Amino acid sequence: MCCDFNIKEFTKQLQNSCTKIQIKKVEKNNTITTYIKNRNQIYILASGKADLIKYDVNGNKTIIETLNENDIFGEVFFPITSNNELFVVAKENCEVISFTFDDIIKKCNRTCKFHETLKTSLLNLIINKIVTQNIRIELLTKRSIREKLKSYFSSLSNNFSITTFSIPISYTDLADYLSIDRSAMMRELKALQDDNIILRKGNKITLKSKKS
Amino acid sequence: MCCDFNIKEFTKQLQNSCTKIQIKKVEKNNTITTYIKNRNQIYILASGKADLIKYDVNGNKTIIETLNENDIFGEVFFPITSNNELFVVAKENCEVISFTFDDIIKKCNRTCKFHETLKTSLLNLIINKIVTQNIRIELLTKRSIREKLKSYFSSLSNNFSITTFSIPISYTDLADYLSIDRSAMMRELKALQDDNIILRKGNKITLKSKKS
DNA sequence: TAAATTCTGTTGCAATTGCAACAAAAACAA
DNA sequence: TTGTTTTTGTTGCAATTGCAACAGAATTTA
Repeated sequence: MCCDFNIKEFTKQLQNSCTKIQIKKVEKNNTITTYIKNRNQIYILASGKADLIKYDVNGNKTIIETLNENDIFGEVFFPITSNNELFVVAKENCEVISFTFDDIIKKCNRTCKFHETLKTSLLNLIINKIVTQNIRIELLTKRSIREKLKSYFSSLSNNFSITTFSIPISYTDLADYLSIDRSAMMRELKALQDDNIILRKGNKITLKSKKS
Repeated sequence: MCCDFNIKEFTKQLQNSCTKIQIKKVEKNNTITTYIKNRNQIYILASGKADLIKYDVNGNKTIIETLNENDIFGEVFFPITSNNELFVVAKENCEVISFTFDDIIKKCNRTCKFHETLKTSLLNLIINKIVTQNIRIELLTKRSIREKLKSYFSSLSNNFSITTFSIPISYTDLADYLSIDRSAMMRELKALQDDNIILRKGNKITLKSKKS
């Protein structure tokens, strides 16, 4: 997928020249937004990292998505109900641009080039999101911790073309991402090493080649 | 999300008037397409039902997605590797329109209104896809069969506003969709009934109101 | 630099889940 | 209608997984 859209450059040029597209800076640990029904706001993370967090009726917290630069998020992507509240919280200082879905489909005025750029880029950004989601779904549908880990490692290794790599997130977060118990995951990591399938040093993993 | 795009009407008008957009009919049990790297083909199901199926290196089959009318699919949404092969198979007679991502971004010719319609509708269709995926991810991240079932029922009941409803797919397919063992699921369904949380008759479920 | 917090690593135990296997019911096809 | 295939329902058993609890390492904050 080719995408020559540079969100940082776009943001810099934009500043306040289009009233329909907002830019805001949010400091670490602050809330970027709360999802509100029918507002149809769309956000793009121009810089920083953030988490989309849910609290269910019992107050349990889940990280629904981890968001990085270029990631798109917002209410339009979620069925919002009264049973859950969705928040996006900055994990680092963030720069965020936002607009409503309806505004961006329409033209702002004849000279506003930002709308057109955004509309075309939006397709690319959204498609990337779907790809990311499909990878996650594939991992989640694996029936055992071992299979989940093997799939995850496989995707990190660009499907086995690289044999040694670092895990880009903490093991605590990885367990959340794969939706498994952390201690059970650590146990399985050791089992994978005992079975000579991987070699692990801290967050560095080496895949052992199989003789089939 | 409002979307006044009528895919059936669009398909009827289109016929063969735009060479960049193809229509084809596929009979039940036949393959609609095989995913091929770098082809970037996009498909929309105008009518019928289909499954996106994967065979892994060991020959195990998984249903990745179930596709219905208005659903969009194609290579752009998947990281295609040599480790797996993806097929879309018609479960009923289907009508499918297809085009490449690049073709649709560009204009075909000055009088071709289909490109513009499609480009705008595409955003809506894709956003709907993301919503569907997010629902699936939410279900899959639930840690127990009971929680998965409760979430699934909750989404079917429009978040508890309806208390009795039918399950639109077979229990066999539901187990696949939730990525759990079917017999374990049946066992848990009985447990939910024993605990007076649901009442089940065939594929009809009634949610019992909780006194909290 | 010290204190506090988060992350990693480990284990026993109990609960959940998957697997295998089978029979009955239902749906589909010839 | 009859035979075939798919789906539903059930159970015992074994394996996997989650939970709780803790200690040490690493990182962050004051």
